[in-house]
Amino acid sequence: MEKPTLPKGTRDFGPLQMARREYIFQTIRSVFQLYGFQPIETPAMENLSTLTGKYGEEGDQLLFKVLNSGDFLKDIERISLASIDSKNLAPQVAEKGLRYDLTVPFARYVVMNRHEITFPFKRYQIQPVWRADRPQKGRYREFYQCDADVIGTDSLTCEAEIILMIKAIFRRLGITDYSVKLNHRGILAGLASAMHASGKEGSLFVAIDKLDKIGEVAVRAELTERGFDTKAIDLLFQTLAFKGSNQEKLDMLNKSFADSPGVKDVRAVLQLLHSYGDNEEHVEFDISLARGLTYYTGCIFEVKVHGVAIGSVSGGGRYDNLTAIFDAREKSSGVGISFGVDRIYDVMDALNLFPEKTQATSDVLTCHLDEASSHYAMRVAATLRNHGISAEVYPDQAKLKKQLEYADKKKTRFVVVIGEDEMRSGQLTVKEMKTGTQEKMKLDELIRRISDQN
RNA sequence: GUGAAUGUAGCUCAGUUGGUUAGAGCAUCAGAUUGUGAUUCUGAGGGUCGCGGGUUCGAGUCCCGUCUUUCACCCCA
Repeated sequence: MEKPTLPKGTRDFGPLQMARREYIFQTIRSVFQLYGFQPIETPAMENLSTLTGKYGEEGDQLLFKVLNSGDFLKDIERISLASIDSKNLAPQVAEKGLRYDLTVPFARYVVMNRHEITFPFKRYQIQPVWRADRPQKGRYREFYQCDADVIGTDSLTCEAEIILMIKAIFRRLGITDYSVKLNHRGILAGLASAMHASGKEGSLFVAIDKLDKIGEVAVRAELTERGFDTKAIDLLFQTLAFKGSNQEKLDMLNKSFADSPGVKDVRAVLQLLHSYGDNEEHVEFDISLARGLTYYTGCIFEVKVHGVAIGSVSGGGRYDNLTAIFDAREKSSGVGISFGVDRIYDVMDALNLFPEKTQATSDVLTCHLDEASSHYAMRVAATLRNHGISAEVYPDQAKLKKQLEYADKKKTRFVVVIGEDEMRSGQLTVKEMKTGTQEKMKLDELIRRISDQN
């Protein structure tokens, strides 16, 4: 028999990892709820027609397609099979695909359920997504996203609240050294038009986005190769090279490009932050932030944790036309943020930020020495459970040594040893595993002590 | 999708120019200790050297293919 393996880029999660993942999920979920977002879920599979064309050419290639059920070649002319290539065959044999993100299914959901939705609609969604990417560090083929989106309002308070949520989540997770990068597609568009590059925004944005990774020289080379003239490139770097506070950058842009809507929006978002009693700590207006996803139209965000070599752990932005793709009459503006749990996990692991208590376990193991005491142990465990204390009975007749080893490995807090003496006197032998101290006490006393600590 | 590296016990890794029966630490199991874990001592089990083919008298070692993982590109959480 061959050893079983996992599909490339997928992973199992053991109890320790799950405890830590749950900790992240809970933290994010509680903050989302604190800001009035409501949960929804959508299917793992969508119709391919829903997914294709929403993420750019590259994105389409990364979609996992699901082979049609039954005889999927039935309706294809056999003659054409000989000449057809896989690119043209795919849409004929696969009409479903695994979701690539949570935003597009959400837009689909909004269009399909608009009569039941109260706008502005604030939803959050925590589910896995799949991308047929080549895996590497911090990049998986199956990973969880935690999205919060507001749809049906173009108020910039949403942008401000998104930043507040990011800060709240990272504060609760204990991540302190990070920055929320903020930019606006309108500013990038203004830059593009100043460079006389309208129509070539795509390649321009992609090149700009790489600036902090490959450096100015390489970006210049790439832009030259893509047909931008030196004068335009100089103008670009003159703008990007500007160092200063968020305000100073905005003022600089104002002088160079007049008061564009993008600049106004960013200024307003930053001001709103102060209206909420918060500040611009961790928030960095970054003109070089571009982001690839094609559907963004307004503010865009990205979160980078410093000191860890991993991509962005969170990203999002405003999209004005996403629902219109599914229904032309539907023109609701939306804005959202997505947290990548798997990358946040990697970051926290690398920075050693997981609290010790995330290991889930039981409070008490009742150990027994023979048949009679095992029944007594069951009653003890049942009583403890009735008081909300998690308790286990060691299932087999085994040496005490073995039972204690089990408790040790599971990091059980207390062990109750039950033998003839304990049954006769009702004085249970209670051992605290961490300290190794042991004392005799009645069950009531044990319940009181643990309840006090919990 | 393009280019490169990697794979030896459950884990981390040794293994010389191709040469006898592939090793270590940790982990596991058993005993020392028939009512006491995490510390100590003794012993034991555990391998298709990723998989398939080739070269050779002989391959963990060299060659080809393939899969996995990792890295860079592309893109992204």
